Amino acid sequence: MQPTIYDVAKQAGVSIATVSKVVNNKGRIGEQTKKKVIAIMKELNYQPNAFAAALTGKSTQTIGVIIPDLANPYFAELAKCLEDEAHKMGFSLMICSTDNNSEKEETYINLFIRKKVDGCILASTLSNPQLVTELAIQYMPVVLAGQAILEKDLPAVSVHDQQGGYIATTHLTALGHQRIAIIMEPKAFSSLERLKGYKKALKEAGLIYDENLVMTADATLTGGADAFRLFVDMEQPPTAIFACNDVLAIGVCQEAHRASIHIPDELSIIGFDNTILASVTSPPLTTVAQPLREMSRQMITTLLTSSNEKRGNQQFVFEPQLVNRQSTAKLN
Amino acid sequence: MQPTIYDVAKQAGVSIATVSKVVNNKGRIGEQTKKKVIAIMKELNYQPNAFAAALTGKSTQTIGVIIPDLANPYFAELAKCLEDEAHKMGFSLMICSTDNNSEKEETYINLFIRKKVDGCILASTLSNPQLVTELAIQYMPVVLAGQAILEKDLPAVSVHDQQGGYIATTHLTALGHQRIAIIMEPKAFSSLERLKGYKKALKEAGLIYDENLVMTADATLTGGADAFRLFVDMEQPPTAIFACNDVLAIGVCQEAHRASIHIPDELSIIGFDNTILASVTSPPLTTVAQPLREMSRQMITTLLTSSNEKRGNQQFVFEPQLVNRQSTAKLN
DNA sequence: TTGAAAGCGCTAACAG
DNA sequence: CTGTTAGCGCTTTCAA
Repeated sequence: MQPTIYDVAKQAGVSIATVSKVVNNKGRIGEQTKKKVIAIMKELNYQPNAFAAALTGKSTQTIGVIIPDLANPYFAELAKCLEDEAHKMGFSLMICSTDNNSEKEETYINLFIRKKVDGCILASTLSNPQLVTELAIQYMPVVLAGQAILEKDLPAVSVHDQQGGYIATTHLTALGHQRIAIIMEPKAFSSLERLKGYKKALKEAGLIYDENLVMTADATLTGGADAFRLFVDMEQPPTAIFACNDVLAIGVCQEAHRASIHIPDELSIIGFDNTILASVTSPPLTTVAQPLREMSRQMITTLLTSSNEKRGNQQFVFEPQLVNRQSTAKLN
Repeated sequence: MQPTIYDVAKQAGVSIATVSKVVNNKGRIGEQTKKKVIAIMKELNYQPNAFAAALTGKSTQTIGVIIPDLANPYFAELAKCLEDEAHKMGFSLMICSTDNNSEKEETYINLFIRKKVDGCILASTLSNPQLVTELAIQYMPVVLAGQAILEKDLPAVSVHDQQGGYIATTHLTALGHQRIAIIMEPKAFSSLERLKGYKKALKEAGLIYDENLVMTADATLTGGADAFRLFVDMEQPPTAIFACNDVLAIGVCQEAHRASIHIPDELSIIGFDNTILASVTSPPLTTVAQPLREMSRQMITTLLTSSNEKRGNQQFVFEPQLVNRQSTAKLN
C-alpha cells in the first residue's frame, strides 16, 4: 500500500497537520521539523493523494481537452502545444478524442465534471451545444477553440476563419480560376465560416456561387479522395479546389495523382492549417496557416484567468496567413 | 456549487446510502425509490464526485500514457488507438508528452501516482529506468510500449524491432546496395534493436558494418535533414538509408530534394512505422509497418488484466511488415 | 511552532 | 428495502 500522510507523520513523530504544512509549504514550521519531515517523505516515497486534497477544495491542476480526432495532425499539433503551455503553468491535460461521436462527447464532458478538472478546452463543435452552455454555467470555465462565434457569451480563441477562407479563395481567383470548389467538414463550425469567406471572395471576383461546387467530407484522406471523384465526374469540373483542411486537400491530391490529373497544372488545390503534411507532399501544399502556438497559449491563459474572475467575455481572433507553396497555379 | 449526494438525498427524501446504491446500481432498492432518485439526479444534473469515490477505494477508470512527442504522427496514431480501446473498456486516458525531457517524465509519473490512475503505458524510453521499476512495484501496473526487453520482468508489447530492422535492411541489400546508412533516434530502445537487425542483415549479405554509416538524430524533419547532409558530405556517401522512423526518413527525402538528389534513383530510403506521412509523400515512402491497432488493444488488455492478477510476466511481440512503395530502387 | 478535530463527498458494512 | 455510521487522506481553522 502507498504511504499516507499518517505514515509520514508517525515516522517523523509529528502530527499530520505539520506534514500537510510542509507538503504545501504553508504556515510556519521549524527548520528542524521541516527537514525531518522532508527526509521521511523521501524515504517513504510519499506522494500526496490528489483526490483527498481535491476533496477539501484544492484544485486538481488538470485541464480537460476535447478534440475530434487525435490522428489528424492538426489536432495532434494543437494537443502538443496545449500540453506545452499547460505544463509551463503547472497543469496537466486530460485529452479526449471524440471522433465526432456525440455519445463520446457527452461521456467525456461528464467525466470532466466528475473528475473535477479545473476547466476545459473544446476544440470540437459539439453536437449538443446546450451541453456546453450548461457545463460552462454550472460547472467549470470553458474555452472554445476554433469556433469563435458559436456561443457568443463564451470565451473563445480561433483564427479568423472567414478571413482564412477569403484569403484562400482570393488566392485562387487571383490566379484566374473561375470554377472553384470547396470541401467542408461536416459539423465543423470553422468550415461554415470559411465558406462565408469563400463566398465573399467569389463575389468580389465577380463569380457566382454555385452550390454544386460545395461538398462535405470527413476529414480523412479517403474523404478528400471521394470528394475529388465527385468533382471530376461533373460535366463542368472545377479548376481549383479549396479544402477546409490539409488532410482533405492531400486526399484530393492523391486521388488526382491516381487519376493522372496533374497538380497544379490541371488542377489547383489549397488546404488549411499548414500541418506537417503540407510541407511534406509533392508538390508541397499551398495552405493557410494558423498561429497554433500563440493560440494555444491564449487558450490556456484565458482558461486559467477566467477561472478566477469573469472579466467580461473574451473572444480572441488570430490572423490566418497564406503559405504559398506549389499546389496552386495560374489557370491556363 | 455542484450538487452532492446529500442534495439528491434530501430532494428525494431518502438517505445518501440509497442514492449511492442507485448510482452504482448495487444492492436492492424499490422500483419506486429508484425512479424517484433517478429523476432527481437528472433534475439536479448530478454527477458523482470521482474523487470522493476513489478515496473509498473505487477505481478511477483512468490510464496514464507517456509518449515522447504527440506531434509525431506515429505517437498521435498510437494515442488515438489507445484511446479507442480504452474507451471500449470504459476507461479514459491521461496523455502526457515528454519531449524526452527527464524532468517532465518524472513529473508525470508522480502525477499518475497522485491521481491514482489505474495503470500506465510507457511509450517513451525513460531516462531513469529505475523509476519505472519503482513505479511498477510500489504503485501501479505498467506496460511498456515498444521496448520489449528493456525491463525483462515487466509486461511489454512491441513490434519485433530487430526483425523490423532486418527486413528493412534486407530489402535494401536485395536491391544491390552495399553502402547502407542507418539513422537512429537518441535514447530510444527500439532504435537499438533495429540496429541489431540492420547489422544482422548486413552480415548475411556479406557486407561489413561501418560505424561511420550510423547516425543519431532527433525524430524531426530537421533531424533527418541534418543527418542527410552529414552523409552526403562523406567521401563515400551511402547509396541507401534506413531511417528508424518515417519522420526522419521524410526529413532526408526533403533535404535530398533540395540538394537535387533524386529518390530513389540516386538514393534509396526506407522508413519505419508506416504513418500517414509515408503514404502522402512523393515518392511514397517504403517503410515498415507496425500493427498499431492490435498492439494498442493488447496494451490495454494486458494492463487491465495484469492489475487483477500477476499471471507471470507478459511480453507480446508483433510482427512488422514491409510496405514496399517507391522510395527504394535497385542500385544502378 | 505545533496539534486536535471537523469536514470534503462518497462507499460499505451493519442494523433495522 | 432503507438508513446510520465509520472511515478514505487531506486541508484548515482554532487552541495550546
